[in-house]
Amino acid sequence: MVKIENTKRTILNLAESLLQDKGFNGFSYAHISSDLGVKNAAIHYHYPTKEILVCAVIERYRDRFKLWINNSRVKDLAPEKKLDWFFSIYSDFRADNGKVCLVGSLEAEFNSIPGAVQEEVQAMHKELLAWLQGMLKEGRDAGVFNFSGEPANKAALILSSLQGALQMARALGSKKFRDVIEQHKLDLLA
Amino acid sequence: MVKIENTKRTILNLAESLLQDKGFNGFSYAHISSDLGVKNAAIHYHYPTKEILVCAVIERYRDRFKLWINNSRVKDLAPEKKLDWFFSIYSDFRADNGKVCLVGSLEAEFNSIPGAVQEEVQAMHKELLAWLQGMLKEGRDAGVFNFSGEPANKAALILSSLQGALQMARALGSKKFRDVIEQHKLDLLA
DNA sequence: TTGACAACTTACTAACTAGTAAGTAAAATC
DNA sequence: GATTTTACTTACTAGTTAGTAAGTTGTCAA
Repeated sequence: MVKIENTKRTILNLAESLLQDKGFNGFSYAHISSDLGVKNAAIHYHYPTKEILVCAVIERYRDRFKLWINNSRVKDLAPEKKLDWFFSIYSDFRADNGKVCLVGSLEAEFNSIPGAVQEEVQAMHKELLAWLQGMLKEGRDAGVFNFSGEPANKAALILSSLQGALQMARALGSKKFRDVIEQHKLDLLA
Repeated sequence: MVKIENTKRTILNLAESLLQDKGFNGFSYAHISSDLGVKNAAIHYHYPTKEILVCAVIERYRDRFKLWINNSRVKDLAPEKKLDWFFSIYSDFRADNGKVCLVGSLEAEFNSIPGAVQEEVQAMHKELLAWLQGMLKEGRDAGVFNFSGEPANKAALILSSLQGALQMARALGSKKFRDVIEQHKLDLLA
């Protein structure tokens, strides 16, 4: 049966999209099932609880990110190009119906989501931060990036800003998002 | 009757607190009424709909912010101290049970909140940004702050980062938030 | 003293929520 | 060819949601 895997994957796609669009408390099994054209019990068959479903979404995203950063198409890039690649992830979210990042969406509602989801979000955020930190250090060592202080702190600043900028763009428009990206480049490459 | 105004104010306080804690879709009239020790219909008496209630919360916050920035205790501060004052707003949120800012909370759920609330959020975000931009320009003109590009863009970067950093701190702890503040100062005062 | 009004409570509704139990049809396995 | 398993559907539950209508009580003004 090919349809099984298609259905499971489509459920994850829809859940991911809804999370980035409406947030954890803003979407329901009914949204997914009507979009998919099945009954809500079918979603529960594949993912018994919302906690399990959202954890699966984040786990898939984490796997995807690990694959990306270990792929030579990203790994062998110059630091400057790595930065552009990372920014493009967020630009693509913005271009895709003004989505925000998973981490931002779930952390904004952190105190009203299940514990297992909180743990996944924590792990995901750490991984994003670790890669960004390594990239910034690599770039500064190579003389491409210019910033003071710890790469870890600069990474936290940039990541928090991208997260916030996607949210900001919802109220103030895409130009504000692009302005933030430009300012980061200006700060980093000065 | 003093109690009227007390009740109305307490409802706004609780709604504001719940918004910053659990988000728009994460709190209900039942939360407020049980905290206040009244029935949910009493909340509807003062604020007929959730849309009206949350708009009132934001309007009050906007008034408060306007009062602050026009008060000599803030207005007459040196740019460096104004920056510290602004950062302290966010540090205080973090210290208060890990709250996030209203703007961040509502923009993360932007596509699942009422239209009138969206408009209030937009107006509020513009006002925060405008003040921050003016302060940054003032500081650079006075030779205190150092940054390239437009003050508007640097303001967008800093504001988005503070918004994101409060969210980040929920998953990764308060130290990360402090690290971001430190990095902003390092970037700005270098 | 009466009447109006403010600030509620009681009691409800209709819609939606996550989640379940039991049944079904088709495909895969033995 | 019989049996098991997969991927569902039908039909439901218990809880929660925002919101309402009608009644109650205390305060105040005429």
